[in-house]
Amino acid sequence: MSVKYSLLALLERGPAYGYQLRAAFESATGNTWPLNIGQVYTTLNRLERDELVEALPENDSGQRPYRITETGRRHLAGWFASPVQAADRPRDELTIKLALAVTTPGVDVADVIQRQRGATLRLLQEYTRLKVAEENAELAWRLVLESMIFRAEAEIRWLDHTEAVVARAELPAPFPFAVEEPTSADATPEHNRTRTH
Amino acid sequence: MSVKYSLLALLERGPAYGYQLRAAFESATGNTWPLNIGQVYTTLNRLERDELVEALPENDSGQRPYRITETGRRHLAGWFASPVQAADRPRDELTIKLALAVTTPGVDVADVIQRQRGATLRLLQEYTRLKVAEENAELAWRLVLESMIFRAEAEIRWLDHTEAVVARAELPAPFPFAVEEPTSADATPEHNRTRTH
DNA sequence: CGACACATGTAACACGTTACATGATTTG
DNA sequence: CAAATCATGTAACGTGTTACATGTGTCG
Repeated sequence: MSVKYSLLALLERGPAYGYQLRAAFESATGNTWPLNIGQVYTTLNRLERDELVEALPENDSGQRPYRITETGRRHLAGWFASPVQAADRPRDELTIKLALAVTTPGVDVADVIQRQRGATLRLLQEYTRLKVAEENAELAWRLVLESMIFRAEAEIRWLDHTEAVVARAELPAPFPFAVEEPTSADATPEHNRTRTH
Repeated sequence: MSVKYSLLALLERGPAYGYQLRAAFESATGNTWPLNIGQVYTTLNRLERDELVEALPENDSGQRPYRITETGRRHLAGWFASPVQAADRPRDELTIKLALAVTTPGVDVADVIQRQRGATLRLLQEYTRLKVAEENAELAWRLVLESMIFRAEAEIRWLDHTEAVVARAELPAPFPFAVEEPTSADATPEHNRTRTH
């Protein structure tokens, strides 16, 4: 759905052709999510079929620009007006991987967590570096970057939390009065930890 | 990829047939991500074609169980050993929506943010409620739930942050000495805010 | 008996990626 | 001129969803 509505949103600025739309999308998201040009054309075809956009006559340079229709404008407004729901979100690969890791024989969960934390930490450092470098970049791209930073931080917090939970779960419950860690106590950022493990 | 490797992981516990695999997957993820039964069968067919699983003879009850192969075991181990990279992650619909909202004419960004915060806040409350209710549930499902909580919290922090950034950006830069908010100063949880807007 | 859960499958379609084909224009 | 960029498209395939078809077993 993202690409479909993204193209509509970009066309709301004014008519544009496929190649321009890809450039505009990648510029707005700072190349975080490269957009395949083939997909742009097939999506534009579907949008035209559904009458959300209309093709304008091919111009002198052989470009085929599209214009958003009134119907398209309504669909786009609906997209902006309706929040992203839980059901809209794709399955999260990392969450599934760890959830299955704890019940798959022969898997060293601590090791899986450690590798992932390394990768995510490197990612977070790269994002942080970019944030400094791109302080005056487009607003849209800065928002995307900050979103990536918040997500990466949350992921590291979850990994740290999960590591503790799993370590505790592997001990065969010493006695019924389990030590309960206060909720979100481990939400404190503690990134600068290298973990030689 | 998630489904393919999830089925391999579940088969690593022992042979199972399609219907069982779906039940096991949904039980491990606490129905967070329902798994279409049709997809289970088509994925099993592809896995069999690629020799990552092998079909066992149909039993008396008309069930067709599958067993993971050595090749399948290697692929699965590779999945667990390699971290989820930035490039593996799908485009994030909410991030894209807000990034495009700020440059699409006629869009009230503050309104979009406010609606999304409402939806995510309700989600977070539901997850928190579940966390209390399911304290003794399967470890895998508890991990999934906590992952959802960490993500929802991060999303709300990002929405709050973005709201502030956008509000500031809409002012036509009063004078060059811009007031710089300290990084992550707004990372403080402030969920219990109803915002009549 | 009728409804429901169990169980396997197929068809059609949307969305996404990779790769290929083709041609015009620009630039070193 | 050669290579890169601009520009449009198609084919094949993987992944995911919805809907349909079909049959067995169980339970009220």
